[in-house]
Amino acid sequence: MEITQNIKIAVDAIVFGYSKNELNVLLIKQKFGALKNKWALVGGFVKDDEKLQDAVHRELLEETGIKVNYLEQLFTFGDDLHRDPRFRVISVAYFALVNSTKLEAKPDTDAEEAQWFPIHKLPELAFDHDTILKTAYTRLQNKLSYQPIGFDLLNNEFLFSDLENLYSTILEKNIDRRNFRKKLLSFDILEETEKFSDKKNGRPAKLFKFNKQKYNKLLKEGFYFEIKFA
Amino acid sequence: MEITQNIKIAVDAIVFGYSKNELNVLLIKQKFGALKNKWALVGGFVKDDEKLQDAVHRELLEETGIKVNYLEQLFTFGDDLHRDPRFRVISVAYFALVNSTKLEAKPDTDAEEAQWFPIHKLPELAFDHDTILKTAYTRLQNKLSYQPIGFDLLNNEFLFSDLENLYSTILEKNIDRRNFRKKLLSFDILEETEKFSDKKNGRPAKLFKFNKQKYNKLLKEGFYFEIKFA
DNA sequence: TGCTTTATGCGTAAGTTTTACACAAATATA
DNA sequence: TATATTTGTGTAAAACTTACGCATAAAGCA
Repeated sequence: MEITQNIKIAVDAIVFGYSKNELNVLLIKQKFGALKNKWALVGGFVKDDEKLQDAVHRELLEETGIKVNYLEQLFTFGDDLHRDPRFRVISVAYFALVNSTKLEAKPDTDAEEAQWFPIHKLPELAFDHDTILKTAYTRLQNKLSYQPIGFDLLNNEFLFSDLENLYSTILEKNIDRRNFRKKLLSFDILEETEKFSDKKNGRPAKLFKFNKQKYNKLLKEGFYFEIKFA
Repeated sequence: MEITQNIKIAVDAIVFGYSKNELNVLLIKQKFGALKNKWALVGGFVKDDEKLQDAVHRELLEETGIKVNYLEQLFTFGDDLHRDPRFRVISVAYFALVNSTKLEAKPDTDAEEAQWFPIHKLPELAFDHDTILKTAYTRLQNKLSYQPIGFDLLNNEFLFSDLENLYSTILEKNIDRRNFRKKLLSFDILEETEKFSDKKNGRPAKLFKFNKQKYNKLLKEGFYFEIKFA
């Protein structure tokens, strides 16, 4: 049986970063083709002997110099039959989170055209990337409530108020500060450090750490992370 | 920029059916190639102008004559670089549920080699299909608790005991019959019919229906389906 | 120094949901 | 008519969630 198929496989990464109470998305400006100067997700074609995740890491490194904290497959988009005039492209989209400190860092490659955009102030996007992004944002919102991935968007050590703001920003909901803290502490996956915030105003706050090892251990014992809001 | 890529795109379907308190998976016997006579998931290569879901429906119809009740994209498997000796294959796996009545029906095409296997009595599988299947089973288990997809595995009208058995079989857990019924009824997405079971033993049981319209309406109002067990 | 402002840290009562458990009702069959 | 079998319903205790209020620790300023 002969197989003639003229489809190319690409990967795209939706990279989220969180900084100053805003959720941001990493985009790059297209340098070639009909869509020159439009913004797009980081991505590119997969090499014949390259695993899908490796392709994502490579593209991220090549185009933006960024190393992500968390990466998972999101969805495969393949129904836009004319995304590229040369051939059909099927794109395996990945969902990534980076630590907020990396937000400030300039990309270290030739891509000074990589830029962070607040999720609610996006430019017009190339291809079907707005659809992909919407899917990714929904996934982030859902995942936040049953997996402790918020920590991958924060510094290693963070304030409770940071975490709380992250949740209320991304979920677009108000949260009761006291119940939120109580709930998270009850999971017993956070660790107090000896350090304090150095903000000007108010009572200094303790810095906390996420204990991933402990979380993984608890998972095996049937523990179930879940945060819901009214 | 020239793109040379020698990868083919396939779709695979993991079709689940439920009958007589057993969860079954639909497999077909390979007729050609090195893996002749091994069992595999239903699937095949995507046509250049064919949407991914359409490819799945086509393959299912061609190879088994089955029309599914529920279909969703599961995951894209692309890291087995040598699944096919001719070229690399990336497979977009879909997750499907069929109504139990269809379990008895013979495939109406040339594929008398399609067969249902109980999930816990699977034959050796071709390619990486055992990995795919495991992923699918986990997805089914998870999804059962936050989306009312169990109904897609049952007849249009079903007994509460059927539903309860389905949950306890698939989740491999014991369920308190009374609390289960109470919980499900509290959602107000089931409808009593006037009909009763025709079993020989015991008190006749009412047949129920899932009211999908009502469920969809409730969803829009912020309703959240969830069934958990101790 | 002490008053005000700001944000953190903790406690508790009321409301809601989950869990555990037992008995009556409806049928078939001996 | 008694027995076996499965369905249908109720209720109290426990666990969890929600909605709040107040004391504490710093900084700024009069």
